[in-house]
Amino acid sequence: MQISSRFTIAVHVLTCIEVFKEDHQVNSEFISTSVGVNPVIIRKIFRQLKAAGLIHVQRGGNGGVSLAKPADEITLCDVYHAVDSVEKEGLFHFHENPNANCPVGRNIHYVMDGRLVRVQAAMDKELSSMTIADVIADTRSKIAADQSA
Amino acid sequence: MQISSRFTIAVHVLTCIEVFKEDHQVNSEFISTSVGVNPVIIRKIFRQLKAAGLIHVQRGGNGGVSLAKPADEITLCDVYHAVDSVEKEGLFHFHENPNANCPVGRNIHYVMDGRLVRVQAAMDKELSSMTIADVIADTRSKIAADQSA
DNA sequence: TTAGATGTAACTATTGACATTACAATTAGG
DNA sequence: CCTAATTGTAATGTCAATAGTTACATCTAA
Repeated sequence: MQISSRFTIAVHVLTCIEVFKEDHQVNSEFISTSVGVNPVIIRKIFRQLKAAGLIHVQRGGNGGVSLAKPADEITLCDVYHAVDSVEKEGLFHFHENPNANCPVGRNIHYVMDGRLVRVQAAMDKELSSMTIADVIADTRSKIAADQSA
Repeated sequence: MQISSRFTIAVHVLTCIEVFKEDHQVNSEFISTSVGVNPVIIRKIFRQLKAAGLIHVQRGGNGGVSLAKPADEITLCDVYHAVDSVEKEGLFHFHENPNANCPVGRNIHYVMDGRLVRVQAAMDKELSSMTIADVIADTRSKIAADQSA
């Protein structure tokens, strides 16, 4: 089971917003071309990033999208939680009907839950150490390196 | 997107093997009752745990299943990798068609891949710090505590 | 030989991701 | 006040993965 590509798409989206904001209007149509998916998918991700307070979205002529906070204050953890419903469900899917009449079945949840939370916390910690600003910086370096070559 | 319940089921299976091995034969029928799923699902997990070298499985009368190594040498990371195809695919699903004509689309893989590997490594490290022996010990403590109450 | 166990194929149902079309709602600018 | 452009979202379809179930082949200890 894999984590949905919505996460990498969302990072791609935020990177595009910042990198291209000087040059021209950034909207779902333009971004969908860069990402290679349907504009409706991009707009759905807009909705999720907006709900998480990461971007501003404006309708209408000359509308489009912009970051709601500085790129170095948006961590990959923020992005991950914005587009994936980790809050409600958790990263791990527990089997739902362990047998309460079995000593192991009765206690497996109690024994495992804390450990699963710790694993998820380790993942969140690593994701929190990376920001959109880092991704943008690396992208710009790579672009510059390719041009000089 | 969540990690398949095969993982928590597999931990449950390994715990049952060790906890009940003294008392009676441990087979897919018995374990399926404790876990609350179909015996065929348990046998599929047997196959994966066996392929990873974590258990021995024996057919026929008085057959059943046993650990292939000491419980304190089986980490939750081993179990996770045994039942989920993280090796081939990776934890994260990357969007597949970023636009090579866009400076961001052309470089997003290069910029993100290393970071995604680091996140997965953080998760593996945490999973590696926990063994089946730990889970069994906690289960036994909990059983004893409940009995004395 | 036989009873009991795993191995596995086949089929189904359900869920989620993702693509696509279509249209409603909104907004800047003429 | 229009109009064109843009987001918001509902509806529908396709595809893949999980998981449940039945059925039967295969193996093995006693």
